[in-house]
Amino acid sequence: MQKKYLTIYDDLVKKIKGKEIPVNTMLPSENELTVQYETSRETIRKALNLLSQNGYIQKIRGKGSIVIDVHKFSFPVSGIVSYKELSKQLHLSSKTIVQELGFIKEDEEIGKELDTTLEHVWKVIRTREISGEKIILDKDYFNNQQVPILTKDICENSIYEYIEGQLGLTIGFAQKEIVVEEPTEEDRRYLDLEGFSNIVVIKNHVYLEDTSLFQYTESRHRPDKFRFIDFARRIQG
Amino acid sequence: MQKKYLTIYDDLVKKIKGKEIPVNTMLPSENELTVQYETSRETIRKALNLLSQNGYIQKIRGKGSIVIDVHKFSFPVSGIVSYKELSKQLHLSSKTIVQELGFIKEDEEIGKELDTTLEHVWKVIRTREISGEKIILDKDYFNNQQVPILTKDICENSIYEYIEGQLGLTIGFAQKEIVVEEPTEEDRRYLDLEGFSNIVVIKNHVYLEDTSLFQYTESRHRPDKFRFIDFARRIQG
DNA sequence: GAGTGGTCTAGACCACATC
DNA sequence: ATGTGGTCTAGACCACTCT
Repeated sequence: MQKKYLTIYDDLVKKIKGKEIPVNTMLPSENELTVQYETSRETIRKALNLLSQNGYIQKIRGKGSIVIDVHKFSFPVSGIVSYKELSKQLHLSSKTIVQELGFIKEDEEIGKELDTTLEHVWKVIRTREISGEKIILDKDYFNNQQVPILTKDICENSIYEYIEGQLGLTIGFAQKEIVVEEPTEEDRRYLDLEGFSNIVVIKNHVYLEDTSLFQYTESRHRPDKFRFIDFARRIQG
Repeated sequence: MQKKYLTIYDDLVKKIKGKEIPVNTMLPSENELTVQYETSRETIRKALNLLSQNGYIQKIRGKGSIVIDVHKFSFPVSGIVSYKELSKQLHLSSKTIVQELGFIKEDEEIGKELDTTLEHVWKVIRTREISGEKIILDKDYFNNQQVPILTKDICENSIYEYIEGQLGLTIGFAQKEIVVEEPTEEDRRYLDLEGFSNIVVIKNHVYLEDTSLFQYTESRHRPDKFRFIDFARRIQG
């Protein structure tokens, strides 16, 4: 049995995306929805809060909930966190080339950040090619206790689906940092940098549900193809 | 009377920041907190969900809520939306210089995006100087129906505090976009760009509670001083 | 005054972790 | 078996908007 508030959320998203409930119109009131879905008001409110957090509606006290259209903008690298979402976005018409796959050498700093008790840390370097140009350099580091096996084949498809699907690991939270750096020798070797003198770096720390650091990722983008969109709600109260 | 779940949230944040509840320790259980704060469990859960969303704790089913330390990293330009937060961050040891203040000319595109029925749209250009260098160029556009008066003095201090405090407007949500562009003539005139050939642009659309677009802001940063941090939780379920 | 969303309660059952 | 967080209920009162 699916969670009730999620089925209601999914149903409303479907109706909004299918224009059954058009942008700039009001949703039925919370009391009306409790009747339609035969549930309690708090459950309806959980569904509506999800819609609000994800940018589908704006709730207005005393009036109702209005459908907004922030979603008409695409979300290339948004405030994600599901691996499935991430992989969907990264694989939009892009070709992946595995450049390196193995364990890190002992002198690399990242080994200290990931769990210190382990002997080996996976290191994967991949380039993303979009319409014939190598635009993105992805460097992934995994704890090999949680990810025992990693093949070139897995890396060419989706590491994320493998981790969530095959390994069944659950992500707790992630912290992302965006900075601009000068290209390294490695960037110049693996990317079609042309004349660009800067590179946009997205550093991502991924933690498991038990709060242990599980993965560190650097996604290095050519600046002309980089775009980040973020949707934020006002602080509660 | 302050909302109960907010006072509980504030109290727990204070205790976490004051190390009274140290990082990597468990919070009291939800049932215990209902006794401590003399309230219902759902109210406690609202407070804990806020803590979780803001990166203070990680909830683990069957075990409890653990205090995490994502907040040890500073949040220079995070996924905020309160004007007070924004202004606090922007004014950290920075000097503000108002370069231009007036109404836009008719040919500027932004006039179409903001409400079309109005005759005038405020345009403010300011530079932020940090340790003697002009690093950030802020271009703000306001609807003059909601912001009738704007002086150089207000702009030099905090426009945001003026809007929330004096005008009493309530922000609904915001959409932020980050891209990298080549510097314009304006950038070169107002900023200490030295040799940099790229500029990081944060485009911000701010909407009021009634979903009308109220402000558009471009914050143009020299790439070497730019840093963006984002904290994200996993999708519910 | 009627209708809306925001907060709060007291209780219930469930899934999961631990011992 | 006990304790934890996750979901759900049925009802209450409040602040706000609109007519």
